[in-house]
Amino acid sequence: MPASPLSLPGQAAGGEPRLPLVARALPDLPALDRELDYLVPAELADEVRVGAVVRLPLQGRRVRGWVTAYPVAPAEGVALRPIARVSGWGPPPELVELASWAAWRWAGRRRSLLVSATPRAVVKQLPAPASGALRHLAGSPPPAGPRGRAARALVEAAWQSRQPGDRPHLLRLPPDYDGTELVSALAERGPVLVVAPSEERAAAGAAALRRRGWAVALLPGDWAQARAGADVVIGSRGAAWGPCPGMASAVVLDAHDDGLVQGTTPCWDAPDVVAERARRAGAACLWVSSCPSLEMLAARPRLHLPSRSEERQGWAVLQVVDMRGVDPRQGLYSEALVRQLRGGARVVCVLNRKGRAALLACGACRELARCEDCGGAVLLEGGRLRCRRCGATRPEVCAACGSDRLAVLRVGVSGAVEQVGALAGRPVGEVTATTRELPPTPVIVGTQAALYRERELRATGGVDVVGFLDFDQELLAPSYRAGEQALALLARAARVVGGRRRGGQVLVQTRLPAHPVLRAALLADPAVLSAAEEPVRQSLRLPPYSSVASLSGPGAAAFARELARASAEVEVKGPDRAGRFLVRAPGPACLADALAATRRPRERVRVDVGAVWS
DNA sequence: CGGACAAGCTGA
DNA sequence: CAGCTTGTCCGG
Repeated sequence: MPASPLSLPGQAAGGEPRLPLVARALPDLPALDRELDYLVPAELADEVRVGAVVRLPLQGRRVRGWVTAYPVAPAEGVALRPIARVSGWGPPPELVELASWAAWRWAGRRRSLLVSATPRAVVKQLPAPASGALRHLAGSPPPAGPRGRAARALVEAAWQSRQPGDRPHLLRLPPDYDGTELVSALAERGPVLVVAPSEERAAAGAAALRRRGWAVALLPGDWAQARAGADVVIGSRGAAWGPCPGMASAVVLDAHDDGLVQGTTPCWDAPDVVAERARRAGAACLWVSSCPSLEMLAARPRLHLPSRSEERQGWAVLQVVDMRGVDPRQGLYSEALVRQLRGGARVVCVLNRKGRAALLACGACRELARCEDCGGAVLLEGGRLRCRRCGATRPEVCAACGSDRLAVLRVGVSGAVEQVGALAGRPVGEVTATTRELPPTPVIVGTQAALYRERELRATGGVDVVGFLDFDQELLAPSYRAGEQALALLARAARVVGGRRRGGQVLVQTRLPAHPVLRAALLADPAVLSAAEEPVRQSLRLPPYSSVASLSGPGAAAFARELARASAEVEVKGPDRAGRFLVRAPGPACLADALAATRRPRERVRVDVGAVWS
């Protein structure tokens, strides 16, 4: 940090008369995306630094903010007020800069990015840096199993081939790879930043790495330790913005996982943030994925592959049940599935539809049950009909004829629990995203949320079989990423059952048994899917052959019009049924430039760069 | 975000 | 026309 104001450009040499010390700061206000200049009182001069969290006087009150530049030549013609106080430590300068880049890249404001890079509670003082110098006290690490050896070998290869200013390295490891061994191999080479796809995975990883003797800072809780220095800084998506002094490498685990994309604007994604961050820091960036997306491959990463047999061993045995040959009266339950349900295996059934019934028709007049307000399909939940689109609820009666005899055309998770219970003759538990405690039952029926409860599933006896009751719903989902997401679901299932090595089985019920997603999973080769998807994306000019953003909110139409007028390179479509507009540009930089250059209307616009839209 | 200030609505 | 609500502006 520059200690003297004498280096200021435009300041009189000789130091007389002394000019006031001025810092530029960004107030932490959602609607104010503007830096303001403040005087730095002499007693705060040593504490103020870029990234520091400060209290700023603003229109008679005090608000939180961040120092973004210091010292600066003061803006002219404004009466500057002094910074009230320095609250504590905040993001290091390189993350303040990265926030500016990300605000451009995802067409959002810096504030939310800086919030991600700031500790939850005020940090007044930093602890001493921690390192695993005492690692020998932990005893010798367990010998690496085959999963660990494969991970180590690829880390080795990536590390050997790294170059300054490198592209990311993509390690294609099978779903059951050993993350602890992989991160350990990196930590031996200097501080490593780890982004895990969920908090659960981050916490489990932190615990395992600590047992190996590494000094681990688990975010967001251990922010101060991370800022001070540690061997491993680990956390979920937000860790992409975690401090990691001296970072030698940065790794994103399960880089294909949807949980790595921020849901609120700016909708940044951890793999891209980490890649840019590592590039700027001269550190190695490693994306680890069992099923890399075409978008990841389009970044032209250095690819590191395990042997074919290694990769095969890490995927589960896949049983594809062709539902075209199944009597429709059997509904969602093939004989193969029923055999598993009645056997002694622990089974998790996945059905991505909530409620008791996801599609109903009137038993009397045959009319489809729809929402009276918006016309959307309604599902049966808690004894009432609820619209999935607008959320309106009404009693379980036909809107057309008033009959209360509604027939279930398509069952949801709660309905499937009843049916599976009857078929299995064993206790069945239900798991959705809102389920608190995992039922310890031998059979579980749930949405895909059930597959994210890895640790609890293992603690309650592990899982032998994952069965997808209606996989066509995944394969035919109305999104260009449906195929990749479906394969990611199979990878997650493979992880839960532990892969071939542990005898893990995944059963898929489908009417599309030859779909490339299923061929890829059968062969344990994600490239099979990439090869099938590529020509489709190319001919339809979908990502990665273009970059897209969606515009929504009251100002979307005005902004869309302005964009179309101002830029010849971007193409604007819409509105769709939900009133959103789609913006398409040849590449991410072109898209970001066009969005940044176009004046926003007065009304609110939500810009979702990288939005998945059919 | 939240205070300041202006414009619009209501009631005696 | 005071007294209140609602909307728009703007910040160092």
